[in-house]
Amino acid sequence: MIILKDLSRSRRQIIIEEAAVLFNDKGYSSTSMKDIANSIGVKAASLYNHIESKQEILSVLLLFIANKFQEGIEDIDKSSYSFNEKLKEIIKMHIRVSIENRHITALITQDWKHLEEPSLTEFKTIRTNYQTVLKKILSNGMESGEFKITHLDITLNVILSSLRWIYNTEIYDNISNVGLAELERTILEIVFSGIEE
Amino acid sequence: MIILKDLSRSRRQIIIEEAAVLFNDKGYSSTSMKDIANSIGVKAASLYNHIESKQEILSVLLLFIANKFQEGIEDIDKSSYSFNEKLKEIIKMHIRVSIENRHITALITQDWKHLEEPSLTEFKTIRTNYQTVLKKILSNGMESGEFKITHLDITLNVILSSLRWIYNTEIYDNISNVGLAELERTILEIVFSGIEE
DNA sequence: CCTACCGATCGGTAGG
DNA sequence: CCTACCGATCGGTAGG
Repeated sequence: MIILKDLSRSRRQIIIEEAAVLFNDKGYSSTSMKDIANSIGVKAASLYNHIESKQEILSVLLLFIANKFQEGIEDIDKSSYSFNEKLKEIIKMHIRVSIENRHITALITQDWKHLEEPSLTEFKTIRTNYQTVLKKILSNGMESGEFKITHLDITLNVILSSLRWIYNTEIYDNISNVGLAELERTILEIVFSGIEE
Repeated sequence: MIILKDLSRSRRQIIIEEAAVLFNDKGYSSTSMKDIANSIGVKAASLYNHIESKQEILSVLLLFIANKFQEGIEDIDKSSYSFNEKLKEIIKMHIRVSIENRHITALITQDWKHLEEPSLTEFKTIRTNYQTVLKKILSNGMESGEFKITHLDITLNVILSSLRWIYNTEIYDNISNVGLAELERTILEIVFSGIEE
């Protein structure tokens, strides 16, 4: 019973997930409530029986994915891995979560700007938190001699940015035949030892 | 005479450059013609004496920056550098053009989706071209033993993506004290030899 | 879940 | 460069 119920998405869930796909395609502002309604075969006014507003949909999506990343990094940070191993695990987690939630993760790059308060502050707090944990690991690993880093902020941004393409719909199709393990291995190789022979 | 004229931006240029800043802030769809007009102190209807449409502004901006990158990479590709040196020069050029045209470059990540035909096809053609040239250099450098690359497409995407943060307004302020030469050196170090000691 | 409808705002035009 | 105005579309509500 419970299993069956968990397997079937609620009307609300369907709306929110369809919205994520559309936001991903055209952006939050260019997606109308009518677009969302059309994609699930109802009239726009009917959506409001399940959600409060367009803004609520955006907020639910972005806080969900932000918390997902945050929980992932905290679990790894709590472990007894070396800094080197922690970074490896974080990158692998980041890749996995990105791929499993492609359409939602993509909203992190731009559509978060359309969040209104108090969700905007909440989202930014979680994001800052994530970067602070990662920065601390890089910094500690530098001091322990595991990493060679000349500029912490630049390195942080290069690493995070280098992962910000996996969930891209256009690109994903080109590499979807690669497999998760191989994708992880290839990216880790570049980040850890570069491409120069 | 000519010098003075070149130094003063035309009304049209002012509109287009102000629009780039606003598009960068809120996205193309959320920026109204009224927003653009307000930012330069006129009424929205007055803009149409200088530009054809909102869409024309977007098209001018994106084709300008796409051509800038394209010319940059072609000049380097024509040179007699090694593949290793070519890649270094391309990354440096990419960083320089990104920073010199911050607000316009940022549009490349998302707002190009709002281009209409025929500009959309033109933009995508130039972008594909750029990636093809870079991919060829990576491929040749791999065969010549200059690069160690296991997946061409993944490597291409990781490198390009790792540069896609420099023009970000939020981040830029944090690293604006670093200086261009040092920024280039740090990023090249990561891409070429990674962060592992 | 629908029809009917709301005020607000959109990009853009006419005409001076 | 402005005022005045256009039809279309927006997110959302009322009421059944």
